[in-house]
Amino acid sequence: MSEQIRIVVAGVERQVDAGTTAADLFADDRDVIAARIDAHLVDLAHELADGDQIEPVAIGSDEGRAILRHSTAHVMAQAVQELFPDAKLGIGPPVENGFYYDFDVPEPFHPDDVKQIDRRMQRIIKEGQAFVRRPVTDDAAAEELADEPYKLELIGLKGNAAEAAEGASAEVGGEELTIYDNVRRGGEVAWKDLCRGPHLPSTRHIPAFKLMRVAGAYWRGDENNKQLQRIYGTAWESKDAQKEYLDRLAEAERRDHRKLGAELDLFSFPEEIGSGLAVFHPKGGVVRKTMEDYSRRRHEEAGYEFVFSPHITKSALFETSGHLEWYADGMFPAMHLDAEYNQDGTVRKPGQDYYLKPMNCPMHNLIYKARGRSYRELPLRLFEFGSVYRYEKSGTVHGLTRVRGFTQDDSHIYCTPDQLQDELAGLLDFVLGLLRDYGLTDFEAELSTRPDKFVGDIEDWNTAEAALEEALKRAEIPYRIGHGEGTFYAPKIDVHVKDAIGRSWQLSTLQVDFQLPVRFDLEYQGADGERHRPYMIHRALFGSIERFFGILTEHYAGAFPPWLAPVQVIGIPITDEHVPYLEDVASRLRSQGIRVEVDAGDDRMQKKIRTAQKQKVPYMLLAGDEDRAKNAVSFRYRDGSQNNGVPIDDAVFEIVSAVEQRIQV
RNA sequence: GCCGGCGUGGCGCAAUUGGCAGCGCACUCGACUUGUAAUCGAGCGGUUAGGGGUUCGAGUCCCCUCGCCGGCUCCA
Repeated sequence: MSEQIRIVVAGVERQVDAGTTAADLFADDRDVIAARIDAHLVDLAHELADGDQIEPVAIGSDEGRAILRHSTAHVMAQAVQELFPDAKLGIGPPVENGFYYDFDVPEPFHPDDVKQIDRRMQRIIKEGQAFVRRPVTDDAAAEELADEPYKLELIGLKGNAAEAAEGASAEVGGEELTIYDNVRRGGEVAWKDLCRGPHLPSTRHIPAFKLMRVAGAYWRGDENNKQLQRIYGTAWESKDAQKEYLDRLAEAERRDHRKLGAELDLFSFPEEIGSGLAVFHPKGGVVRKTMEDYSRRRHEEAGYEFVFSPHITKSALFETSGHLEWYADGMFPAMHLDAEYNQDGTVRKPGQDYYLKPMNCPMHNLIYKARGRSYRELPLRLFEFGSVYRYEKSGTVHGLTRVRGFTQDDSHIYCTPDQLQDELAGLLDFVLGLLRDYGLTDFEAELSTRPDKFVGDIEDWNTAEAALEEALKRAEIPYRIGHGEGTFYAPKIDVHVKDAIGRSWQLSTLQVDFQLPVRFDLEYQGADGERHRPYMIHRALFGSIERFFGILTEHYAGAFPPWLAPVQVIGIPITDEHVPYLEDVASRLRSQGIRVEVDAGDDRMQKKIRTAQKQKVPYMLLAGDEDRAKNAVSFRYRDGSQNNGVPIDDAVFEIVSAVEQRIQV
């Protein structure tokens, strides 16, 4: 009789033969591809020990998917090295929705190479190669991997995997070094890689994968290092799950604001103007103006005072603020004006440097400083739609979400230390309320606290961080704390918003700044007659109007709620004869402030409906003889549903109230 | 900024090994007058992103610039 061990399987105590593997336990469930023993994930081939607590890991679970994706990355790397023997391995971790592997290759991959790699992967998967774990000593690993310089570097960094590179823990993160051999049916080792594991039992267990794209990526994420070639892929527990993911990507593409911007004639980026500089067309202009008007109204109600400042300033202002010291790289270069030179080239008059402003706060500080301030005036809330210019690196501009010229809904609030707490809480409340009015309702906040390298008084930091956290508690939204993630001069709250298809966007920011009030020597006179330094809160709600516009466009997939829609109502006559009737309806709507058009063109009615549908107009009002006889119109909504023979009064009421209440239809 | 892929009427695309730049939509004009997603006909529109080169001949091959796309790095 063989020796027995006691183990707990999924909470049930069992007695099994020594030498039993996890695979033996879960043999009848093909979904199980690994096991968890205590907190550790192990291969199914792992031999169990007395006292182990074992849980199965299903391929469709988060952990299972990560294992699947990591194993698929190995298969890809094997395919690459078979096809490109000179390729050296970087790292190949699982990531959200997929995996990647980095390679150092003499020639970068061409998209066509990817197809070839894909085919080779199919072959490896069909072969059913087993992933076999093999512990090695550092020295043995170094010898085996002598041809893999990047792996050697990682071995040298073992134990500091986190510092080695994001993703590197997948290679060397374990307590001991291990190599995984890919073993063919006949026992021949087809390929091997330094890896912590665990892995699928065999390549056969990869149900669905797809290589997505190739890209350059710096070794260990440092732009001073060599750039490797990264191939991204995705892998899923089933063909259906993969299809669902690919459909999701297609849906995101369909909503892409850059595409919708052209289709709906909202905005464009004329080459003649320059990269990252947008123009808003009339349709986009209406949407933007409506967004801004509503924001202005709400700011007025909330006690903000409106200010205006120029787009350009002498350099001294940004020397005072410190921006030239810290962020000169991100600013458009100086315009050197008014210099005069003698014939021999020597300077007669030195001139001045002017800069486009990358931020509004210095200007607002000058407004604050324009005269002495009393504590009675505080909190002083200055608001401006301020246009700023930042020289974003050429590779980073992206549609409306990352541009070089944009307008911030920027506000700076000056308050006494006593007022800080209430001001922050009220502010957060205001911000979230306004975002909800634009149709965004799913929030998560992040509180970023003092970094290692900071300026100012530690007491101030503590006060501000506590006040920010208290504001979050009062707002009752979920938040997490980013320890040490604040900027060097201020702790902050960032509000992240989830859009209609679940993507998270960082929008609003609240910062408590102790640095600028000092740099600008801001003061107010207190009730005690003494001079005091105010706190300063930076706050942007949309962040950038352009970016917010892009996000809203994607959130609504271009089908803006009626209050924001560029054209809210379009009249479609059954025949030409009904145009005057619809014009009358239209002027009634127009008198109520509704943006309405009548399509009097010589297209057929069906064509006009198609056109309006593609333009995502919320309300189509059709009218023919039947409607006219009843003093009515017929609705067609964006979803294709209809409501026929509605009396004009009722129709006007329906539309006007939807706009007033800012509801989506 | 870095790596790779691209750039053909307003938009979406086609053009064999280098050999007459085409199609659909949009737009204009005309005919038609129809009850819920494309009526028919005619017409206008391109120095193939810009510049240079190779060639008898370049949308196609080479170089530079600009721009776009996907990543990386960055994002006060």
